[in-house]
Amino acid sequence: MDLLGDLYRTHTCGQLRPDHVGQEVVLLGWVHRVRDMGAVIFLDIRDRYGVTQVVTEAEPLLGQAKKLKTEMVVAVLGQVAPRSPETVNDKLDTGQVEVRIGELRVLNDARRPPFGIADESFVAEDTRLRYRYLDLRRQRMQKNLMLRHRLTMGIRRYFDELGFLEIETPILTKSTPEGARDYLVPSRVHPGEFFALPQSPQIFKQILMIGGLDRYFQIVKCFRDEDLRADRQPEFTQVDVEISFASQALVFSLIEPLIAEIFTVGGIEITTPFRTMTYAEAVARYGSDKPDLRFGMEIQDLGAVFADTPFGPVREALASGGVLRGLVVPGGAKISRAEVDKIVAEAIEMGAGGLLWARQTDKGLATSAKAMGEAALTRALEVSGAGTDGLLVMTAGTEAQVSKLLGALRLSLAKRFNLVDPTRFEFLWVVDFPLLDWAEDEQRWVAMHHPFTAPSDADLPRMTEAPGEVTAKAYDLVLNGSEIGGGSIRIHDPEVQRQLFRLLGISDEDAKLRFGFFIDALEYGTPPHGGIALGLDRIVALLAGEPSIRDVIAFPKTAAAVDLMSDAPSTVDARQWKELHLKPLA
RNA sequence: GGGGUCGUAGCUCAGUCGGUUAGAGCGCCGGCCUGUCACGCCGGAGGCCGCGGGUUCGAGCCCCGUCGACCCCGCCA
Repeated sequence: MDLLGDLYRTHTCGQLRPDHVGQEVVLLGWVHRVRDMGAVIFLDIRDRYGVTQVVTEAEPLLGQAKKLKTEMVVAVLGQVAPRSPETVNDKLDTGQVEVRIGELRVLNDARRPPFGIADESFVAEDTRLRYRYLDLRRQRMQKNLMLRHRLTMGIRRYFDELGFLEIETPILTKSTPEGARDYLVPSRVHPGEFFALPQSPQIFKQILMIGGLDRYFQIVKCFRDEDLRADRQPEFTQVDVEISFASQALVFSLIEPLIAEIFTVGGIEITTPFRTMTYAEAVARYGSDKPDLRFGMEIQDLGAVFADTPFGPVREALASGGVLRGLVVPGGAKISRAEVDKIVAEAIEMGAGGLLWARQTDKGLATSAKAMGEAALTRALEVSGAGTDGLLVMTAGTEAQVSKLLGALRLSLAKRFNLVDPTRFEFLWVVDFPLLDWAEDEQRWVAMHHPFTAPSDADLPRMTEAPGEVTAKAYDLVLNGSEIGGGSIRIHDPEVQRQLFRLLGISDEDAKLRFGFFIDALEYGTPPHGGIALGLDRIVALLAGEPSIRDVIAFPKTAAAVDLMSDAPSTVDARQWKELHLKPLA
């Protein structure tokens, strides 16, 4: 092994061009590939900037080069030479030149990697995560992390130019039992007391507004101890924003150009302003509060068509205040009967009582529900736009059940029949969320967004007598069926805040204990304010074309919330337990 | 907590109806090769078939349990 000494690279492995021909250069990097031809040997040297071919045919360099293995770390000193036209490699940025080795230093040996770095073929994710340091060398992860960097730089530049301040908020903070489960950190100094890691810097950013900081943003880690998904990690990054004297329209007008800029950096041109849809409309038409607008298949209410249907299950559902709704699978008139049965089976698996269907065939109307009457079904096919081409599927039940089911079915059918155009980026503001949601298990109201969200001005007077009907000044930013941001105009009137806590079943006394400092702060001249938080990981993943945010996070956790590389979480020794005044239950 | 998919060589996978010696490609090791660039050619090594139990004359294959990865539901103010 050789010493690096004072050697520094003169160029990166992605830098050399015909202009450099004749120069003496130093490249430092990893052995990417070795092509040993006997009396001549080619090495590809790699760093994060690219790959450069180096070559030698003279002893003793030839002998030294033959001992190199992939992923060893080397220094190559040599002269840049042109390649003859027939040996130019168009696939490499540096492919018009090569370096003729003058001196070769081996800076470090490398064990054989468990998977190839040079070949980008599929490797199981657990293997990638266990050897993340090797996975990070691969082009896919390097590309994703470089994109992520460019986006965060763009975000900081954007906010800076508009006078926003990036201000850090505490990671060790106070547990506020509303919302997601907290990650807790026991206090050594205060036996039996705990810090919580922030689910978001919500209260702090509002206090920054009270503190007169006016325009705040932060690219910040948030922590939620809930189960994971492809787009959910226990620690994730938000672009957190708060603005004083803000209306919803103002927030939108500041965020839309930001999103446009982010996407430009990501290589996608988008148009603003974005569409807007109320929560109620989104749920009715798409069965979701984050509809994917890259395809149609809207949910349609067909209750009127079957108002006096003799078919029992539907008649009963309608009579008891329920609905009959359906959607049309385009081209579904031509799919096989077996395929139709699969759709029905899938709907039932999703929890539908049943799925009715109808379509026109060469032999006339075909349906799973003859009892609903040929005339009515034919009309339903017309009204729904199924015509002779589509397959109409329908289900009855309570509005909530039916929306949810058809929303899920819509997504799965679109996927199954390849109706989603992956090149489209369909943004949508979902607005007018309900302020509150009835938690059946707890038998109380819970905040749909969070307990600091302002009710709409019009509904404010009805907050106590009809809490379930009050809409909030809350909004989500949706892209292609994914929630990439959410925010609200906040309550700035301490009396309204107290009123809301009461509605949530939090007594004045309790509120004082949990949020007392915050309510106090509200009393001292709080400017009206509002903001938003964007899911950075999700945005990067969408732009990178990655199905999971794990692929845009350097060190993510598995679905079981474990870090396979470091093996966290882990046990700690008895002394640590004791210092923290903790004892195992078992 | 529930449902689903997967687990075979270092990696990615195949393995028929349960049948006797478990395969391929890549990688790895050895040899040859003066213009390769996914170099090529010749040869070779490499297996707790995730783990535990069961059924069977016989299990990679069937059954039960368990562990792990992934996807979904619940959960995620």
